[in-house]
Amino acid sequence: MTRITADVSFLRGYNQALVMAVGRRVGTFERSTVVDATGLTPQAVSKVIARLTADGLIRSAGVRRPTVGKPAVVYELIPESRYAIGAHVARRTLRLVLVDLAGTVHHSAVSPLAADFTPEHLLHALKAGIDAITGGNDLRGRLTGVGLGMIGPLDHEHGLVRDAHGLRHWHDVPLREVAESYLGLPVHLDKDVTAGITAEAWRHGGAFGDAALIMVESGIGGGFWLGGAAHRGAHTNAGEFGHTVVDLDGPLCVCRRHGCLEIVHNRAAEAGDISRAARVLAVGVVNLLQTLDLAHVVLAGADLLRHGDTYLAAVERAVHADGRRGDWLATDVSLSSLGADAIAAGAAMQVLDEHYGIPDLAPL
Amino acid sequence: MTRITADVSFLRGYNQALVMAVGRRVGTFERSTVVDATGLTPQAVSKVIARLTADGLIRSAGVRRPTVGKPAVVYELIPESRYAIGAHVARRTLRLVLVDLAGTVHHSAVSPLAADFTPEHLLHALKAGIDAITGGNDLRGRLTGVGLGMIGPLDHEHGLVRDAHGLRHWHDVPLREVAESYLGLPVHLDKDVTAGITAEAWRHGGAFGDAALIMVESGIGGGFWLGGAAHRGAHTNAGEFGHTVVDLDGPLCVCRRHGCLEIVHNRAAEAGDISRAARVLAVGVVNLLQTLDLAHVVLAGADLLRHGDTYLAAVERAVHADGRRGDWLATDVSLSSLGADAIAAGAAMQVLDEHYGIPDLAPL
DNA sequence: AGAATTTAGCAACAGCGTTGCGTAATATGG
DNA sequence: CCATATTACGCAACGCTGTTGCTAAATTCT
Repeated sequence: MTRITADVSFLRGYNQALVMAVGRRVGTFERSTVVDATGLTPQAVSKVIARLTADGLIRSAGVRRPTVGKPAVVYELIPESRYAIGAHVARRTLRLVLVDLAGTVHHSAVSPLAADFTPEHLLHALKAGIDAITGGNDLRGRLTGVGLGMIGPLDHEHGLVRDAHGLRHWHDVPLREVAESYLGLPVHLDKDVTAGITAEAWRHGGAFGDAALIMVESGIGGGFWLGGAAHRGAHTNAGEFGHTVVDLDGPLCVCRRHGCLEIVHNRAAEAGDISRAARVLAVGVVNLLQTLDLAHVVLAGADLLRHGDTYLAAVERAVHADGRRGDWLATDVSLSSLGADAIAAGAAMQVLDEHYGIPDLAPL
Repeated sequence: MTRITADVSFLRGYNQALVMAVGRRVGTFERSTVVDATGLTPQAVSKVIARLTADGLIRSAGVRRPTVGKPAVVYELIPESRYAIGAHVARRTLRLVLVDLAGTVHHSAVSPLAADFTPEHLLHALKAGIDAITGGNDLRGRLTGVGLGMIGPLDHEHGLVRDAHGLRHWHDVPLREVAESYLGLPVHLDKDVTAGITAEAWRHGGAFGDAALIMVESGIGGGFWLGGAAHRGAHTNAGEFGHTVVDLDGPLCVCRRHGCLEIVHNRAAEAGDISRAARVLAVGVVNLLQTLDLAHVVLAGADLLRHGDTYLAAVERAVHADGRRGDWLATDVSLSSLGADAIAAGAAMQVLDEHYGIPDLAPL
């Protein structure tokens, strides 16, 4: 949630979100934990904790007995106090997950989508899937909304699918609005890769440095987390990482340029040379590091995870070996901790993040 | 200036900075201008204006007579109320500028630096240059500080020069601290390219979308403005844009990879084929757009500006022609509006930005 | 001259984090 | 067993923010 002006209600939301982030990150915490992590005064933390307790978002979980003195009350997030549903809308499948406030995935289900499915098809499938998930659980008042992670291009700000790659029937569809009225729940629409990186950041609960999620799944894309927030770019079109040229005289790509990372990678992969494909991707990842100086690189996507170890090894090798990188330039590389659920789970967490994440102040 | 927790003093600084940004952007403004731009209530704007007037940062400049009703008081920034000095520390030259609160460059001077100059040499040159600039003007109490824009790698957070490329005597030099005590002024240390993009953003006074500054000057680097703030990366090492591979089988670069943008570009330039060099750079710029989706691309650097029109044409052509970019994907390309002063002026504006810019809330 | 319109600001207010200080709960030492 | 030191916690007063309600001022139009 972004806004321009700052008033006292912003203070409240912001500092509450700080405490929630601490809770998400450490499991259990006490007043002094929050004081140390945030710099708030103890009294201020007490007030915030009182509000969060009243809202049913955190609860006390016993006491800690120090060596001397009055025991400290230990608190914890109540994971089951809020949920969100996340959807990963791919070209042929719809994956739905139920995620709780702590970022834990409770249900995960995949259903097929017809080739060239229409917006109506998608809405029906969403409705059916959500009913199936929520039917067994009583989530009255605790379901925050639905997040959709989808192929671009789209317009995040207006909730509009502009022209999804490889899908007919998807030109300038106001999907957020339509889905909200059809499902009766708040809907958040974003690119799949952006949802994916949000999952990693949300679960870390703040203190997550600049990061990228690299996704290989019938195409290569990147999602970015920069300066404590998702980076979507000026037109929600950031992340077309597969269409960066790495071979000036390479083969012609569908994007009309020569030697894009995606086509060079795919040629190698189609020839069965996964090792070379991974090395090509690794060149692209190091390019990203040189440009953006990231603290984390997360690898994801069905096509990549099928050979996860090969890709991970190639990228780690390139990151640590190339480019005279001193030991002060640490970057950790990992496979997505959520595996195939990463995108859908991230979409759900974006909804939670809107309500319980650290609010942004929109640039003027 | 970054901080973690938000209190009422943050509100004050933040909303004051919003008003200052409006003033910097539009020249003259009145209360309703700010109300429309920020969403603050008229009464809140009045209070902010009263504080800024008391601080001597803005003044009234007559009235505007509407068609009917009481005339509105017109305000304007007082450019001469605050100044900052900016320095562009290059391998062989030191450029110093004096910049006012509105971002106007008042003095500009270049002095040579000895090959392999030491930190002491630089401090002496800085001191002498600053004295020369401030000697003629009485800036008592109005000089905010000194900004240094410099070659990396360096550590912005700690004000440390790690290992400046191509300079001996510059390993782990705590330049900010040393310069502050030697000059008796607050010092801000940052990479040259980051300073450069800050200049563009500051002069626009907020409402400046995601942008990059591409600098070609004995090397190729990039400075980034993302989400309303400079992007420095996890270790202040973002912007090594010249060392992204664009030709997998290209010549070996000093960074030990093959076919970096910088070496491919430089080979063409050294062969006298500026047109090809520009086209190579343009490929890199489009790579950036695909990755980050920028609203502005600014071209700068002595080597580039020497053939500014050629580069501008090549980049514009590539940006608008390549990659099926629909008309909704607008990106404007321009040469640096400050020319050779861009880096030094930007370094000065970073100092002003720390005091009068929109404050950041540091990620937890 | 009087009505309508627009701008400006005073005064009271709610809500935020902060500060000062008193109180509760525990371990330790005599 | 009891006094003391130590740690945790919260009430109450405070300063400050932007907001709200209302009044006053300055101008044009009728």
